[in-house]
Amino acid sequence: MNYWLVKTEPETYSFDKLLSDKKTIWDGIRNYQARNYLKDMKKGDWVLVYHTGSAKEIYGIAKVMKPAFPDPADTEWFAIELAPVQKLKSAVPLTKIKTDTKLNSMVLLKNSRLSVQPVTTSEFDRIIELSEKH
DNA sequence: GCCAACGTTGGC
DNA sequence: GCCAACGTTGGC
Repeated sequence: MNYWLVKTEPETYSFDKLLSDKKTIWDGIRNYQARNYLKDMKKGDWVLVYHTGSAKEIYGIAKVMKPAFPDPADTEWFAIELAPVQKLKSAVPLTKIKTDTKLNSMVLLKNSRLSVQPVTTSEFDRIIELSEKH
């Protein structure tokens, strides 16, 4: 089981929208590095959902329902199907991630433009730990 | 709204 | 194959 992080602009597609939709096709990825990570996703992998823009926080957890398949809009690229697992009890803001010694080597900070990225088990566990505090 | 940090495109 | 110009992302 692997862990990932995907970014979304909440004004465009938020985690709350995913909760109400029950599942969604995560498509439109047009970056080769991101595409390669998409193709590595397996059914059942967990995916942190990060809100960009004014939010800048990890907001919820989703899981991979269908591994990579050709993006219907452009079959050169790939898409996956995601379903919500749960909204984090409290979102973990970027500012917290930057200052947390267990999180400050996350790809999120090192490669801020990458929209699909791997997360280590210890990073994932730490995010969950922080989200349970108030 | 600005711009740094990328990624892509296309002329050479 | 190099790299200047351009486009995009996303934090500030």
